[in-house]
Amino acid sequence: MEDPSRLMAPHGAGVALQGGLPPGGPAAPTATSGDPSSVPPPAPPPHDTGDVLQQIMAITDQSLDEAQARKHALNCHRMKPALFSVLCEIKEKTVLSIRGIQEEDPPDAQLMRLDNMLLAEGVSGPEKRGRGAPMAVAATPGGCPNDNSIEHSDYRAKLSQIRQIYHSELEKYEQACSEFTTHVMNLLREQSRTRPISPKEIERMVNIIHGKFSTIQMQLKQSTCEAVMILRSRFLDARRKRRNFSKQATEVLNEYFYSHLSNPYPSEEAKEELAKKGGITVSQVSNWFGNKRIRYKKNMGKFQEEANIYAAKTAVDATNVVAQGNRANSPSTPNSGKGESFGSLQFLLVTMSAMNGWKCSQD
DNA sequence: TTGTATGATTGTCT
DNA sequence: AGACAATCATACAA
Repeated sequence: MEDPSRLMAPHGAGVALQGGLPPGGPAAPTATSGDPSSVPPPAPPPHDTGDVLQQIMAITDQSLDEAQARKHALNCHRMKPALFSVLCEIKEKTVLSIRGIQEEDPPDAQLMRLDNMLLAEGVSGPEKRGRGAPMAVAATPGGCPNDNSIEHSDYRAKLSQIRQIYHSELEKYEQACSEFTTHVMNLLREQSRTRPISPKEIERMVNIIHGKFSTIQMQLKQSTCEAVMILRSRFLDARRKRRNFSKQATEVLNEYFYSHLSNPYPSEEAKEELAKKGGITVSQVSNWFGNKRIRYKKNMGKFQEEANIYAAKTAVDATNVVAQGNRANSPSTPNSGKGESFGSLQFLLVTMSAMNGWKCSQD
C-alpha cells in the first residue's frame, strides 16, 4: 500500500531539480533567477553522487522565498516544456503501465458487519426513540410484570452516551480526512506544474487517503461495537435479571415433581403444559427440573417437609377425584395407579426406592 | 451485612 | 440431545 505521506516527497524533489538546472546548482542562484529568459550554459554533470547529495542537503537551508523564486525560475525556463514532455513520456512508459492494475478493493465484509451491527443497535443511523434495549432476556419469570424500566433507562442513557462519542469521533475523522485530502490535492495540483500528474492519479491518491482513514474508522466502529456488547452483557445478562418464579409456577412445578417422584422427567408435552400453567418458558421448566432433581438428591432431608405437603395435597386431590368417580360410577380402589400419593410417614422409604429409577442414580 | 434459596449457565458424560 | 454437577449471580429473609 502506498503511503500518502510520501506525497510530500516530490516537493523537495522539484526543488532539487531546480538546483540541478542552473550552472553550479544552489551555489549560484542569482545567475538565472535574476533573468529567467536567459539561456543557462549547459550544466556539467555532477562529478559524483556526493556533490548531488550536497546540493540536495543545501536545499533545506533555503528560505521559502528563495525556493519560490527558484520554482518560478524553473517554470519560466525555456527548456521546461521540453523537459516536462520528456517526463510525461517516461512516466507513460513506466509508472502508469505498472500502476492501475491493482485497483479497487472489494467492499470490506468486516466493515459491513460492523456497520450492520451499529445500525441494529441504534448507534449509527437515526436515533431510535422508545426502542430501548433489544430485550433478548428470557421471559419475565413467573409472568411477573416487567419492572426493569429503571435498568432500561439506564441502559438507554449509556447507549446514548456511546452513540454520542461515536458520532463526535466519526465527525472528527471525517473532518480530518477531508482536510488532509484537500491538502494533498492542492499539493498535487501545485506539483503537476512541474511534473506530470494526471487527474486520475490525484483521484487514486484521494482513494488511498480515504482507505487509510476508513481503517481508522473501522477501529472506531470496532471499539464502539465492543462497548455496546459489554453494555449489553452488563445490563441484559439473564443471570443478572434473575427473578424468582411466581408462586403459581413453583406450585405447578413442585406438584408435578412430587407426584412423579419415581420418574421426575417430564416429556416435551408435559413441559409445555407446565410452562403454560406456570407462565414460564419450556427451557425454564427444564432448568427447574434439572436443578430440582440435583438439589433434591443432594439433600432429601431438607425437602422432606415440602414433599409431605405436596404428597398430602396430591392425596387429597386423588381422593376427591376418586370420590367423584365413586359417586358417578362403581367403587374402585383409591391411589391404585401410580403409588406416588402417599402419607408422610412413608415418605423416605418410598422416595428412596423411587429414586432408584432416576437416571443419575445409575452410577 | 450475611447466609441461604434459586434460576441460569457451562462443561462433561452417555 | 438430554442429564448431571459445579458454579455463578441475584433475590430475599434474618
